[in-house]
Amino acid sequence: MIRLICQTKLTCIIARTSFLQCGFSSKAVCLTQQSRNHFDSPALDFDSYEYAKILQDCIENGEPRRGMGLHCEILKRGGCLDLFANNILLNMYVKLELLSDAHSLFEDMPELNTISFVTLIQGLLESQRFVEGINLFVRLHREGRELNGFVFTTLLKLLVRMGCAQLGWNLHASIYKLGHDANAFVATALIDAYSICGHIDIARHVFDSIIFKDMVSWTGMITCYAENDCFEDALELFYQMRMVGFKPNNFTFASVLKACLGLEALNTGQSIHAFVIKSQYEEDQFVGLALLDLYTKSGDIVDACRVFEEMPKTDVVPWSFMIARYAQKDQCDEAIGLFLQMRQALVSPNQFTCASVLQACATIENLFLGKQIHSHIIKVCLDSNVFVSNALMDVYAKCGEIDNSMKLFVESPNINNVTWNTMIVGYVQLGDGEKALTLFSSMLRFQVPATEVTYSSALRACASISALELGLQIHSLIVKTIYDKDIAVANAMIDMYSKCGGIRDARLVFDKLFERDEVSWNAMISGYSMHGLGVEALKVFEMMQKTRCKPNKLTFVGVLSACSNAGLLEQGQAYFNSMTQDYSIEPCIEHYTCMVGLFGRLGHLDKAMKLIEEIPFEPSVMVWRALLGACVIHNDVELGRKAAEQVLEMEPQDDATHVLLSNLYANAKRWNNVAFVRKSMKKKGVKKEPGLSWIENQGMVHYFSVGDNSHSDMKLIRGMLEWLNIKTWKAGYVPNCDAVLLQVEDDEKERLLWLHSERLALAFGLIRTTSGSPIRIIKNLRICIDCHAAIKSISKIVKRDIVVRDINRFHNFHDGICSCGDCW
DNA sequence: ATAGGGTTAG
Repeated sequence: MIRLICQTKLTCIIARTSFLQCGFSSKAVCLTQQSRNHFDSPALDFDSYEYAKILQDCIENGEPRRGMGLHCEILKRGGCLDLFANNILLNMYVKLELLSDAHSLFEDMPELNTISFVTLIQGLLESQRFVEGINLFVRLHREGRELNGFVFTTLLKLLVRMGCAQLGWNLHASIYKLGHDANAFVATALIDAYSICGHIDIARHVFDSIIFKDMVSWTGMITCYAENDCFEDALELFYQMRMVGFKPNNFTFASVLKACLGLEALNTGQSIHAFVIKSQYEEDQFVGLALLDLYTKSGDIVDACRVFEEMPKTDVVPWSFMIARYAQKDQCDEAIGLFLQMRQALVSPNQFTCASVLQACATIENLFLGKQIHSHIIKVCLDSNVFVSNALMDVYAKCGEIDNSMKLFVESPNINNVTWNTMIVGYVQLGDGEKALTLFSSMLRFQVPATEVTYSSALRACASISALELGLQIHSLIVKTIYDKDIAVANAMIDMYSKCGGIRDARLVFDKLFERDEVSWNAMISGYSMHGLGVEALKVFEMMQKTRCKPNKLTFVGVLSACSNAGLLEQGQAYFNSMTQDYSIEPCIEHYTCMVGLFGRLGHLDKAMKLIEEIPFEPSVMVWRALLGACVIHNDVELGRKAAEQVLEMEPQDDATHVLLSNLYANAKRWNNVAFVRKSMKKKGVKKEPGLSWIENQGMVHYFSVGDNSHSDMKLIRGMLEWLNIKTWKAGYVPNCDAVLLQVEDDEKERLLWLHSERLALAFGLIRTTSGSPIRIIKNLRICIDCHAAIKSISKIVKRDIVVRDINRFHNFHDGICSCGDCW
């Protein structure tokens, strides 16, 4: 250490020069101040170069305040810095992001050069003040300053950051003319601009013209290939780069790993991983994320977890990444667990973390955690983020609190088309097709761009309320968009047409499909099944087996229900066995339910009961309800009562079961039992869901309930019913008064039968539609047995096709016959 | 002597 026993000014200057050279600028300043006090001589002031050195030192040591203090002192002393020192000072302000200071210094500088301009442009670029940056370049150009490579690299970066990478093309000619294209820095910036525009070949041309390629330019070209899906080229170039002797860095590794992911080359990725470890980049965040991306997308969760464990986790990004991946892969418990771990590690979640963990909450319907996160979101003001608020709406919708979703939807400051979709999907899943369609039409009115999600959900809504006319309108909208070719939309369309009674149109859409996935096949099979067209359903299933699409659980639900709805016993049994033997699909409760229904409706109640006993797990209400339905058809009171007891033990409030049981007793004329069931319903507070039938006419839906007087056309409807009563009676139809479960006189029962909701809807349809056209009615419950008989007769009398969709399936009445074959 | 190039999650 040199101590301050300064005898002369000369020794002082020598000492501080040594300090400066060794990087101890603060000591040099200190020494100077002391000696200045001692000798009181201006000769001891720093010169411009020395000031520059000190400022540089301040920047490098991260001591901005000292640098600023020095600048103040220089100004106070009336000192003057030269261009070189001023440029360093300018750079200091830029690095400190003190743009206004940098700007005023720039304007005050007596002399400027290209370096001054480039430095300030760089500062403007970093603080997103792009237009000012461009203006400064224009000034530089106009003043005829030197256009060196630095100018072009900075300018190219500016354009890329502005999102105007394609303008880089305009600079290329000047760059070429001035010979800067051989410069690795300029060329790499050009490669990046071309990469963003997808001009891979030009980028490669630029790369090839670099005389001295460095590691960054190799990496830039590799990244260009990786970003533009030329994964093989990326790996090939990586290989060449190593041959030439360059060591990859973290950027290189990140891009090469992306290429491995693109090629689904897990093995290559693993060897790159080993290379990463050898090069000691395993703690780098970008490399780590690329590895996580590769492993999670390849389904290698063990290696993904290992990489994650090794990564430094002070930053929110790796946490968010893993939580998002878990949530996307429906591993919601893992996502939530990781979120809790992250909180324990005192890392605070950002908008991405919140959106992902909320997605997980929505999937597993964890409203409790969802609400906790909601309050956190409000606390940290993330609720204005559209991704976060969309995810929140989804949580409330999936957890059955759609009113809360609606509240958020109305109040959110930022919404987009995904927000609309979330709400529409929410209502569709809740079964409220009308609300979903109302939202859909508002969305169109507000000109919010619809997506495949919008269209498929709107079609699902139509399917749920059987709104064929609306469905047709939406179809014609879709034809005008690019979503015409979307498979999910087409599948929803197949479903819509079949659920709205247009099974032929469903088939038409199905036949026109360019490619079909499992969902398409399943939709077509269940469509035929609903219409009782079992043979057609099985034909489609046979077709499916000839394709690469593998039948899944749902396919067999469709196939077996088709057999059940069409009463195809042998085929049903064969497919049930084949499912386990040939496809290794374990039968689940839905499959058993179909089989019980199949045995049951054909009168093999013993076989149905035997199958139930063979179920290797606890049979659900669905199975027992199917058995009960069969017992009602075949008047097996004892077994029916047993089935009903099972259902009511699990779901004491189930109204449909009470009604079926009461029907069963009424068929057997056991009025005491009927009364008992009624009484117990009253005691338990069980209310029969009111029967409702509806019919669509000229875009309007008309609803009818039993004995409904409210419709404006009621006089005409009454007249029509009176006429039908006489006509059907003459045609041999005898009212089945057992279908009326009240203990009243038969005259009264007959009168009540003619007021059933499906008949009111039918009469309205006959009045308001052109003769000969088909009539479509939807009912929210099972069609009544007597209405079924009456409508068969009516279809012959009025020579009309009448389609009734009840809760289970379609009944297609034509010339006195129903497609269900009287078994449903 | 002072200015410049390439990546991240929903």
